[in-house]
Amino acid sequence: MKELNSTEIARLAGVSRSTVSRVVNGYANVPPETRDHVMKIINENEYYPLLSGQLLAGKRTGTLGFFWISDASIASDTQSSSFVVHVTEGAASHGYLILTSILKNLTDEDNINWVKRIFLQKRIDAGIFVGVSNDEPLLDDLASRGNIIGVFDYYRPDKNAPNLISINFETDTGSKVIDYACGLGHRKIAVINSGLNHYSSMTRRQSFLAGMKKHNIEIREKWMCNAGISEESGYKACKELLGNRGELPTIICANNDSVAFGVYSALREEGISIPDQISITGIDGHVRAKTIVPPLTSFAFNFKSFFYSLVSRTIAAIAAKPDNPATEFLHSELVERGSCRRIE
Amino acid sequence: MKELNSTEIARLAGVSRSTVSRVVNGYANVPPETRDHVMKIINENEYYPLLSGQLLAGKRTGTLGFFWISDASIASDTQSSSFVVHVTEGAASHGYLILTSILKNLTDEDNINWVKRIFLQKRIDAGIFVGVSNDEPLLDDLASRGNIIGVFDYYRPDKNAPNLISINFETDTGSKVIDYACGLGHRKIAVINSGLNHYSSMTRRQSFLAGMKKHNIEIREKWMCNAGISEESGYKACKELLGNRGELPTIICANNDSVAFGVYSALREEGISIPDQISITGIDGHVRAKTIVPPLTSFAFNFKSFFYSLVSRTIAAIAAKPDNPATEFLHSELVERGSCRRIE
DNA sequence: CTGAAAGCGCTTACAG
DNA sequence: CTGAAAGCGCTTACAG
Repeated sequence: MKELNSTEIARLAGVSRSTVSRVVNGYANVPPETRDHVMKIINENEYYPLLSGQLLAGKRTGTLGFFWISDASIASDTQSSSFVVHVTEGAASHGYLILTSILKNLTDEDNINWVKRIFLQKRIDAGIFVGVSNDEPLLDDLASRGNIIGVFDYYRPDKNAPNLISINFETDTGSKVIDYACGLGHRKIAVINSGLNHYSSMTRRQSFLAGMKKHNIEIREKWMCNAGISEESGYKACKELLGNRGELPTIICANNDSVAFGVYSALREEGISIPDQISITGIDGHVRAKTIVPPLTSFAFNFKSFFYSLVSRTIAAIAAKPDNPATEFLHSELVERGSCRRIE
Repeated sequence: MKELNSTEIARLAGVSRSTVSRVVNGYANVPPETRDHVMKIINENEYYPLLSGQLLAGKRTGTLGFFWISDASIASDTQSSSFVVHVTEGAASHGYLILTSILKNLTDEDNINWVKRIFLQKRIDAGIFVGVSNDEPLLDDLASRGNIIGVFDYYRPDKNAPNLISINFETDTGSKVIDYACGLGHRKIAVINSGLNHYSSMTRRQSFLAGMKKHNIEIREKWMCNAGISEESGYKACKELLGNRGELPTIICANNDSVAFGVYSALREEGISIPDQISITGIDGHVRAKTIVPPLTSFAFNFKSFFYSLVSRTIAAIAAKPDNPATEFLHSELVERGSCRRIE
């Protein structure tokens, strides 16, 4: 089979390669008959311009890098798995493809080089990052070199990188959770927060504390636990919380639903019933929250629409570099289910 | 900043572009001193050859397409979400990148064109497909044009496409499940199988029936249910099974764990206890199987190692096209947990 | 061991 | 409206 390139299409259509290119790219200055004729040849032969030629001539890749940072196994968590789906589908709705990398962190030399290579080889027009801590020199470096960066959960207004676009969680979810718990009459409140240095973890910790102060809740060392963001970490933190029992809280507020699921397992093992003995709240709106028993009351975010927004804004920035950094805050919505009871 | 290309590196290093290229590609015919010197310049400047130039000169992309076909929302299913992780990590271990597409099917014209475009633009060296039915003209078409295709759950020896590489489930899982159920003394067996035309669904249906015949189990129309592969479909199928009750089976054998989870929800709603009133078996070895209550007894597959194998074999085929089609069968392993009881 | 040169397939000013 | 030509950044025979 003869190699199919623009020269061949030009020959078959009886025009020049320039004209083929104009038709392929949908430029206006081609008369309809010519366009239709060339288009017919193109379709008949299933001709697609080779990406390499287009790139070298200055076109964009139409590809976004998706960098998924997690030190744990993300294969098993639905919540973070869904992110790749949202990003991929969001990008596809703009005709963009996604080039995925999974990395333990952005600080090991190998990982840094892996990411840099992808940008510097010009494999992608922009990069989307998920799972970063709030201090990532690599992101600042990439952004300062003019790369377009979209980040989930990263807030560094001090860096003033105009082409670093982000979405962030609202910063007051923790205090909303405490409001809710107090509204149900709870005063013995335990919090399992993430000890990670994600922006959301940091703000949520402060917000939990602020909420407790506001309601004059006693803050007990032992009831302020640190976990990660995974189910296992929630399980472990809760087991520790229950270790040589002592007085028990009436409610445990988890920093996310996965952690709450871990709390469920730990409580079940200890024979503590939910919500009769201990109530539980989560944050996220995980798909499993409604099928677990009892269904988990949670402050839910609409991740899908926010990833779509992040992707859209990132793609928009490719065409027209923004001149100031932009972020957007996700707002949560309380979904009450069966994991919390009122204390009289 | 001056554009950084091989000409610039050559100038800085005082050699020709040819030599720069030789160093970049690690060719042997460069004396160590020259190599080290050029390498130093390359590293200092963080030079990476532009992909476009390399491609046009005939290099491969180092990228695999990952085509994830699902008509349901895959964002919510851990099992299939984990596939993208296995494929991405497996590819990365060979230095390959993954370009992800999520498609409802491989038959709509838009989807066909989307996939074809990716191959024909030469964005990828090979494609990995997951979630296909066992009759996909597009796959056969792509393979016949010389593209390297790796497929999960596809078995068409009749097509004899040498560059179509696959992994498949063992074909006797259904009968193993029935052996197990009968071993526990069950005779009233319901099966919820997938009605999809995936190769695994088809073989599993036959295998369930074969197992039941072997043990002389009465096959009741109402107890042979069709679902999909999702939790919701399992829930629905089980609800139907229980509709205007009649006699109940003592065990329900689900075609996968997600479907089994749906069965859990349906039984819980109907106030039927597991395993006291009805036992349940699953297939897959889903991560949630061990935390759900009661933990689900399942025939587990090691998906990770098999995806790694599929990816490895696909990548190997890029370098040296195989001369006959290759498949590999996954074998399951029974993991007994708490969802089945012995019938005396 | 090394450089000059051809060539990969496009797009896009440029000239007409 | 359209074609001839330059140019994008690499790699790789080829010649020495």
